Amino acid sequence: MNPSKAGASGVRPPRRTGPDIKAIPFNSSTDGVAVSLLSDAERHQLALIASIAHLKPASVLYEAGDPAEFLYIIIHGAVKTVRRLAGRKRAITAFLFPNDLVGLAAEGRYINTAVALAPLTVYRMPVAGLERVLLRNPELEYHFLCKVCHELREAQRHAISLGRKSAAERIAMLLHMLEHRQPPDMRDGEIALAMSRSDIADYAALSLESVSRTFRALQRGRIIAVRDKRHVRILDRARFEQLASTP
Amino acid sequence: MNPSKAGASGVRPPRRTGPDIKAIPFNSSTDGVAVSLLSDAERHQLALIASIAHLKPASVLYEAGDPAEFLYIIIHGAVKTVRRLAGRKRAITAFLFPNDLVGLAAEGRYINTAVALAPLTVYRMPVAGLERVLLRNPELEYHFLCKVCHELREAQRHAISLGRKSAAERIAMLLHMLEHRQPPDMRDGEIALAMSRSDIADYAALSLESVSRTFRALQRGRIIAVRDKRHVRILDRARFEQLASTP
DNA sequence: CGTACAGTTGATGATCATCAATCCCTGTGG
DNA sequence: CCACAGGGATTGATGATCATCAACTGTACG
Repeated sequence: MNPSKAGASGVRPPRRTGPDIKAIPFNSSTDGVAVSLLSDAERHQLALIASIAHLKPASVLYEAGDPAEFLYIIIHGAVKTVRRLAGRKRAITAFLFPNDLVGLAAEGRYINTAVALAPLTVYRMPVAGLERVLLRNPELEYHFLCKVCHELREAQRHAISLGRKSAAERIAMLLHMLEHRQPPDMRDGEIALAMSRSDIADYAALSLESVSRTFRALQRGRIIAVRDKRHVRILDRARFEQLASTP
Repeated sequence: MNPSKAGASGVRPPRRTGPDIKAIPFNSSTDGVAVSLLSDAERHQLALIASIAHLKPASVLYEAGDPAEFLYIIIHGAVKTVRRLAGRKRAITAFLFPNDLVGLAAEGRYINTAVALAPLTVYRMPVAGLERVLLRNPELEYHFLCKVCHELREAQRHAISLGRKSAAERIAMLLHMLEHRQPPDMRDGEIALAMSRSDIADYAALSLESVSRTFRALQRGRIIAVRDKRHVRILDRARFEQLASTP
């Protein structure tokens, strides 16, 4: 029970945002939009043990090494999961968005630190209760399984990106992911960046300076336009997609 | 029951190799040894739909893009999962060992190609039947969930390795993983490499040449001894662990 | 109006990829 | 038995990419 600064206010289910996917085992759509949305019945089950918490940007959901007492589902906002490396280096293993699962543990402890990137609303579920609920609701558990599979694929994509792609390609892939995962408050086709350049560097395994230079290079190539440090627009869709293409 | 080419020789459970872990939600041990081993009852449930297949080294379990009809659990042997990248480059997303799950799909299709590295024995489960079984056996499903969580953490570790570690550290981390995951037929503390240098290169996101040079450098530093291309021994445990340390 | 922090830009160097030549091992056929 | 072919692996030389160090700019905030 890590109260932190965010008050866990009552139990109120989030609004329904889309249809379920059930038929295809361990499946998920590529962009994660329609993944792991819960049925009303499933939400009701979770509501029995979950509370809703609101957190301010930069607040910490949990710290690496803490006993893993809660699992979170993002309702609104964005989260980064950070790991400290040797010599004050940091790695961001994932950016997470609405409907994503946060707080997977190993040996009862969190393996990284989760930090809110924006005003955040989450379901907060004690793991002990969650295990009981899952074991009584195989379909709900199946949704969790699908969700974790999706995060696994995302992590593999990330690994390929870091290992085999150039700086420009990594940045393009990140922008591509953000474009597809962030809720459409990007009017006019603009991509809103919830994170700092430094966070981008830690995610893409680049130096801060390289991120900066890469953004500039993409601008000079007329591939993107950077209106403001937090707002990017795609100018040359074809070349952008080619850079961001996963294969 | 899908006989297929590999003789589905009746339903015969693999020998028990360790105790289950149940109490800790979404948990797994670090080295994966005691992860996702099934109880007799659970194995019995899986046996209703699974067949056992034997495959020769270098044979293909499935190809990327194929409809995902089966999920596999490795009983004996090792598997690599390969993805083709642009320009005849390849990436190996994972090496998988006994008790690992192979064949997670996206949108009903496999996203990479799975190839046997050694004589291989697998459980082979049609996904349609598997979904039914899982929905009726929440505890079994929970084991699958834990297993996928473990693979997720492994993928994240891999991503950090590729993004932030030197060639020597990547190789050391791979050797470290092999040492902990491969069954103890490495007598005398030797690590048996089931894969070629080329596979190591594709896993570590290095060139073939860099892998070679890195092995040599580790030898010259008296950190490892390479008896044969497939057998390595740790000479300086302290420095080895330091290189391989995850942080 | 300065202090602080995030970001940009430039110069230099380390790491690793690439190209190319050679070696080693295994199997094959004379 | 030997020679040879072919793939895997090694070694060396050169170059590209990106990290690092350092200086500087902008912007928010006291």
